[in-house]
Amino acid sequence: MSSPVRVRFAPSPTGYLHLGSARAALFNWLAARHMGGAFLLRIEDTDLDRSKPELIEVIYEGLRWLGLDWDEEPIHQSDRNDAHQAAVESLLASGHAYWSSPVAEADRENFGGRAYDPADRDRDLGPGEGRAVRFKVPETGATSWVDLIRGEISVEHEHIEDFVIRRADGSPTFFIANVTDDAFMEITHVIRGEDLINVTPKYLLLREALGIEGRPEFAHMPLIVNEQRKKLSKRRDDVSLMDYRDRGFLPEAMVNYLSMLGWGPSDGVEVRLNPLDLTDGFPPMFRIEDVSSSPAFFDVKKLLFINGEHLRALSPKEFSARSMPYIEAADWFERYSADPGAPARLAAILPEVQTRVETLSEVPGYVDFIFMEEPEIDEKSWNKAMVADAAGWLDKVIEAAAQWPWEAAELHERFMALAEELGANRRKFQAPVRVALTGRSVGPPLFESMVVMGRDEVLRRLRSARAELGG
RNA sequence: GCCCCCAUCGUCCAGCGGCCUAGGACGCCUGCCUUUCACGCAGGUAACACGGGUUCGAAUCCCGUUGGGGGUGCCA
Repeated sequence: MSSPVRVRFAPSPTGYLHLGSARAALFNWLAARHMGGAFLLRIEDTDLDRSKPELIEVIYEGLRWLGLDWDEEPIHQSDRNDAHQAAVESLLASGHAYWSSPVAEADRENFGGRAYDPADRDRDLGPGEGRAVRFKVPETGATSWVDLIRGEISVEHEHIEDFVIRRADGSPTFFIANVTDDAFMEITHVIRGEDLINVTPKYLLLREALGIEGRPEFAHMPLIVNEQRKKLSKRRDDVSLMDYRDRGFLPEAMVNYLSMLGWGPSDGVEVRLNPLDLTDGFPPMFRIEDVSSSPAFFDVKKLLFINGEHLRALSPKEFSARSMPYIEAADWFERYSADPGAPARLAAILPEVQTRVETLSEVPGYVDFIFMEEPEIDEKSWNKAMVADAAGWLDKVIEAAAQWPWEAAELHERFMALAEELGANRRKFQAPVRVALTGRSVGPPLFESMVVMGRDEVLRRLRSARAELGG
């Protein structure tokens, strides 16, 4: 018989949710849901300075944004101090740990470069100024385990130092807290980053010394790396999950993409509108054993593609709703909100921008000309569009447009007929009008834009541009 | 230095001894569509790091080399 599957995500509150942590959370969640187990949270807030409630809230916010729901009440490691201390005491009592005096930097060479004196093992020092408790690592033998992702991994004990389990200030270290809490939470699968592979032997040694029955399964996920193939770093890379939200990425696209770093759906269908769906999403096929063992490059280009796919799949209403926060952040939003007709105009043009953006933050830039008093003229576009014939063309368009029925298909037809009549190239003919109205050479379809702006405004801008050309 | 991990197109994922003249996706390039830009559609480009084994047969197994990464804290 096997015990019910229980996995955990154990972040420490650092003030933001790291992309790598987010992926660790996601893979734990997927594994739990795939196996029908529980996905638990443990906040590793032993570092007192960082255990502020608002910093912990940041973690919950990130998980909620992604849609990763957790089971049971999260455990706060800071509440578990008594248990950690008891574990240290028990190791001390059983002879598995000992008090160790610090070795000054200058003296380390006398102890094989170590920051401690192995002879302390037999000194039976007891508590004292500056003394920490270290675990007595066996001198011979090796510890090994069969990693779900990597197969057998083995480390000789002679290569493991006597690590600290209780600092001189009395606080327990990560090692002892981690082992004690995993046992307490009855964790069956430890799924974490590859950077923690080398602490696993210590974990196992501690667990055994504490007399905890059995051991969990381990799965060490490959790291997410940058272009230089290095672990994502706070300094050089965009590692804050929520920054991606601010940059206009959808959470479902984020989840979709993150799932494919180190893993791929067995049916080959990469774009999943509901990646977390228990029946249509990734959970049914997510086997932790299938996760790749080599590092994966975080490729924003592919993320953009995935995000674009998700954006285009949204209903117009949904796309509009999701765009609003970005519209509200635009510097012309004041003008927008002062205009009662603005929402309707935005709604009319939004479907045209939906196929043109890859992130929501690009939306305002596509529709700004409609809501600004004057379009922001891009000089390059202007120079390219305002060819020799431009002034004459604009005169004709201004004259004709005053009579045209104000509907996109009609405008299209009349406009092209006019181009034909003047013997102008279709592409070149629309350019001056586009630049006059929008300020740029690229943007939403011209005629739809004209309808949204209204005839008066269109004529006003055309005349203004025409005047600018002089002659 | 020492320990551990990794190694298929530029990138992500397939491949788990014969189905591989290596497949899909992103990117890039070309064409079609077209009022711009996109979307869409149709093509193209591009990889088993190297050397030894094992085997009738290896991208797939083993060993080594090289290269990359992670860890070496009284951080987690």
